[in-house]
Parts: sequence; C-alpha cells; structure tokens
Amino acid sequence: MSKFETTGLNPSQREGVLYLDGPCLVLAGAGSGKTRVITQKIAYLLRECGYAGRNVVALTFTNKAAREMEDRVKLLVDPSLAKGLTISTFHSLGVRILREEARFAGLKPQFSIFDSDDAMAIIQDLLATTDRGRLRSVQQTISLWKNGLIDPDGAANVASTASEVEAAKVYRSYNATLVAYQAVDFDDLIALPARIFEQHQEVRERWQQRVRYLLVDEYQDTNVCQYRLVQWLTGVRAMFTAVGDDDQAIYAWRGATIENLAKLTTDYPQIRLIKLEQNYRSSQCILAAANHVISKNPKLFEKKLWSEHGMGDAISVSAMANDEAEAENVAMKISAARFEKRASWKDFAVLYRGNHQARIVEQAMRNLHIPYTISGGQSFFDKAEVRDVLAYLRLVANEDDDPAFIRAATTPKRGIGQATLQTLGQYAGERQISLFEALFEQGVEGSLATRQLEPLRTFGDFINRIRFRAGRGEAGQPVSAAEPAGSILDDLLSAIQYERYLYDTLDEKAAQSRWQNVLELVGWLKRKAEADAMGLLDLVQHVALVTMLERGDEQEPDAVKLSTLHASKGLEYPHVYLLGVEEGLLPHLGRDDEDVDPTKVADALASRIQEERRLMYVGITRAQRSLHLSWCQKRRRAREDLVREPSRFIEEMGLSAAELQLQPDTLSPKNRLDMLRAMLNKTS
DNA sequence: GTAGAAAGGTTCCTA
DNA sequence: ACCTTTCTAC
Repeated sequence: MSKFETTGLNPSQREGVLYLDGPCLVLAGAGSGKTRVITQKIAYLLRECGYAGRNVVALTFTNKAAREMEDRVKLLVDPSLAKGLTISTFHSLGVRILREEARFAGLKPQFSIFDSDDAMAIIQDLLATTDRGRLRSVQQTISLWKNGLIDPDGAANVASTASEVEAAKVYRSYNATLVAYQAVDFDDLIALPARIFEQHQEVRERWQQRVRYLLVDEYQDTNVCQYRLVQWLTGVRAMFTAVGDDDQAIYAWRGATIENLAKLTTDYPQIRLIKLEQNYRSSQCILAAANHVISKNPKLFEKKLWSEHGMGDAISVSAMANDEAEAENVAMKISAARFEKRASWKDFAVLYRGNHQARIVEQAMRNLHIPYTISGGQSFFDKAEVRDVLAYLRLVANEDDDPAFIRAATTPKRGIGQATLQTLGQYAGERQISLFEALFEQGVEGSLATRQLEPLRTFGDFINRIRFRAGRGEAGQPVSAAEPAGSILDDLLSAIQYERYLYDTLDEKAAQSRWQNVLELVGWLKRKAEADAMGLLDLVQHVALVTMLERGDEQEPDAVKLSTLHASKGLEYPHVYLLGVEEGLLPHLGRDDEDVDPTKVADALASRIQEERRLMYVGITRAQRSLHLSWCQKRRRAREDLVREPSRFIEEMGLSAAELQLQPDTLSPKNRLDMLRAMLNKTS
C-alpha cells in the first residue's frame, strides 16, 4: 500500500485517486467530493508516482474551475514538483496546441481568434441577409457541426432540409473566409487540434509524449470534438481519469453529449468504473427531493446518492402573486434568515433560469440594502470596450484580420466611414489581399479620394509604428529588440484617446465602468507580460490563453450570490433560493424549433425536458442546509401579465403538504385557496 | 432628419 | 444588465 496520505477519503474516493492501471471513469454524484479526487490524484501523481509536472494535464470547462483546482493543488504539492503542471480549460489547451501546430491547419502562429460577433458578420456577408433569426440559426447549425467534428463535406451530406443545405454551403465559404483572415472561431480551438491530431501521426505522438496523464472534469459536458481530442491526446496508453455525472449534464444545447460517458465504457472495455455516491453537502431532506426529481429521468448509470446528515429544514415552496413580489419576498426572507440563523450574506444564493431574471432581484436587494454579487451574464471578453482594445492588438499581430482592422479603424471615429471601407474592401477583394495591405498600395489611390485615403494611411502608419516597436517588421520578421509590452500599451491607449472617446459617447457612469474594464484588461496584460517576460506580440498571441488568475487573492466580499442555474454548477451554498419554478420557465419551453424533423418533435421535446430536469437537479443540489422554491402566478412580460402554473418539477420532488406555503400578504383569499388546492392536487 | 430617450426583448455558456 | 427597436422632441 502506498504511503500516500489518504486519510479523509472514503474508499471509493481513495480508489479513484490511487487507480493508475488504465483508464478510469469516476461517476461522481453532486456533492460527493469529485474535485477532491482530482486534486488528490494530481498530488499523488506528482509526489508518489514520479510524474513530472509538465507531463500532467487537467482539463476543466471554465477558468474559474481551473483556478480553483490549481489553488487546491498548490495546498497539496510543493511548488517545485508542480512546475509545468497544466490545469486549464479545453479551450486554453486548444489555443496552445494550435499556436504550436498552426501550419498544419494552414494558419500562421499569430492567427486571430474571432468572437461570435465577428463570426456573425461573416455569415451575414455570405448569406446577404439581415434576418437575425436566420443568421443565428445558421451560426448555431455551423457551430453544432463543428462541435460534432463534421466538416463542410460532411455537412453537405447530412443536410436534409433546405435551410440545412444552405447552412452547409455557408459553412464551406465561412471556413474559407476564416483562413483568409488568418483567424479561427471559438469552436475551432478544439476542432482544429483534433483534426490535426487525426491527420498527422507525428504531431499526435509528440503531444502524447508530453501528456503522460490526463484528467478531465465535468466529462458529461464534453462534445464529440472534445472526446476525440482526449482520445488523441491519450492514445493507446489511455492513461486518463474522467470525472462526471450524467445527472448534471446541462449543456446539450451547445453540442455536449451525455453519450460520451457511456461511450467511454464501450471504447475502453477495460475502463475502471468508480461511483462516488456519498453526498457530503446536503441535508437528507434536500437530497431526497433531488433524488426524487432525477429519478423521473431515464438513467445511464445506476447511482444512488446517500448522506449521513440529518433531515434538516423542510423545503419551502412559495406561490407568489407576481415576479415583483417574488423578488421582494426573497430579499426579505434572506434578510430575516441571516438574522435568525446568524449567517453571513455569502451563505445565501438566489438562483434562476435566465439572466434577465436578475434585474428585478437586484432591485429588491438594493431596496433592502442587501449586498450582492452577480455571476453569469456577459463574459468579460464580450464587452465592447474589451473587444475594442483587443482589436488593435489583433491587428498588430495579424494584418490579415480584416474584422479587427475595421473595428480598430473606426473606433474611436477618425474619419473612416462606411463608404471608405466599402471601396477599400472591394479593391482588396479583387486582389485577394487584406484591407491593411490594400491601403498602402499605389493602385488604391485611383479608387479613393485623398480625403478618404489620408485617414486610412495615417491609421496604417500608426499600426505599423506599434508593430515596429513590438519588434515586428513589415514581413513579419523581428527587426529589433522589442520594447516592453506595458509601455507600448500605455502609448497605444493614450494615442487613440480611448478614455476620452468613452466619456464623449456615453454618460458618465457607463464611461467610468467601461474605462475601468479597459484598465483591468490592460493591467492584466501588463502583469502577464512581466511575469512571463513576453513582448507585446507574444502577449497578443497568448491572450486567449491567459486566465484572470492574477486578480490577487482578493476575498470574496460578504454578499448574496445571484446566479443563473447554469453558472451555479459546481458551487454550493448553505441557503438556496430558487426562483421562477414555473412551467415555461423551468422547464423552459421556447418556441418550437422550425427545423426539426416532424417525426422527431416528440423526442426532441422529451430530451429537452430531461435536460431541464437535470438543471432543476443541479439547482436543488447546490443547497446544503435550506432550500426555498418560489413561483409566480403571474409574470410580467412586456406589458402583459402572463398567467403561470407551478413547474411539474415541484410535484416531482415528492414534498409533503406542510412544505408548500403561500404568502398571505400578496394574494387574495380566493386566489390562495385555488392555488393551495392546485398545488395539493399536483402533489397528491 | 437626427439625436437622445424610452420601451421592448431576452435560455443557458466557453477565451 | 444589456442590446435593439421605436418613439419623442428638437
């Protein structure tokens, strides 16, 4: 037996940590200590099994999860042993592989990464339509194809409906356009490395040498692409541990397939299956409700969560008159509970299905002076001000990046308008060169008036100067020792007068917060550049790799957490308030898909309900000690009040009548009676 | 006509 | 909260 310290692990957890004879699948129920298994296993590999840090890779889905895991490993392992250890997201690893192996995908190492807006602009161009719904649907379709590792040829084959056929055509041109721009989209970060591995044995083997052991968290959320990437990385040695829970799969809509879990057991018949079924998080009461709900789903693996905790507080279900009352109610309840239970604000979480629901809760929190933080919502990298600054950097690194050119050239305004760009675009298009190259050509002088050309060339010269200072000449070759990235960044920002531009175009408050974000971005870039001794160009190339680690160890403030259900996965709170548990909202039932085979409509609906049920399960299992659900009889949408019914999931929790409550102040006596009757009927 | 204000709409998410 | 569309006031 190993001398490795495994006290504090239960037998299943210990087995998950110590098993190294081959591939390993850990089925980890909610709150069963899966992160513990992963971090302990990393420590075990490094400390006891002689693995070098650079040969161990752990993959997560979010930066936050990666950061947390890294922090926990640091507590277990001496820094010298952990040197070179990779704990990152799938996407970060994908970027790293792709930068190194870019030529195998027809790319320069300094390729750009397009966000979905850039991608959308291309699709809009190709489709020649402004129909937003259509654009979104095509983008979505292409994205699902990419995540399914289906190339344009394959897409043309599988396309059945007319709109799919059109999407497949767009897909082909879209990819060609990306290459022309020397850019990749978000999905490519995983799809292209997988494809390169598939086609180039020597590349694959090189990476297999590097990745001697692989750990993957949240395996149920992987898509076909990610599954293949894992396969190629681990090769025939198949030294990996996958950790996941089929009951917490909530990302089918972005291409994840739960089947990947089952597929592991067929692709690797020798795989060791370990189940973590003891829950350390929730009271019996909460766990029972969670088990009840999820038992309505067909199951992939037999699994029964149990707990040694006591029954705990009863779950409460409140029927509220409307969403405003619901928000007010949750604020008051939290305020009172904090006092009664002598708890901190940070012990409370308010969870909901859609981001827009946060707004009304925020208002209620502010009214009662309750501190709160919001997670979920728009990503930092999607913010306009961040994209603006990054566009300059992208252009400096990659002059073929036309969308970056357009964005940088027109933000802030410098006399380059739509008409100018269109003419320039036509000239460049005819000659198959980038906008940036085109503006310096002699020939373009015939197409553009001096008044239009002058600001273009001024801008071009400006970018070239930055590029020169960053240590890159016209032909992309280093020409001089690069200046430190920090000073170039500072000069760039003041040269374009971005702060002034913000204050000129926005109101004070908005400008301030945006400028704050810019400073945060720049500060983060600078720290990164200094820490790793990188010049601006390296920095730009690695920008997508960098995580927001260095924000200092600033304490989480003592505040109530507002979060979407999706964003809450992996977290836990003593007291959870789950809002909007209504038919139509949770389960969310959007408009019918236009593009689904009529014979499969019922199936599609059923699997959507199942995913919503898992989402409900995730919500319930976030709670440690108390859980409070609420739903609204009426919910305001636009100018009308929609009449709502309690979610079927409430019934499925198998609660006692005592757990169903009504809020006396907010409903007329008759309504209360009706509602109580309705709820009891549902649960009897 | 245009700028700025007000109203409408919104699944969920990844660097 | 944030973005887009529509309306109002100059």
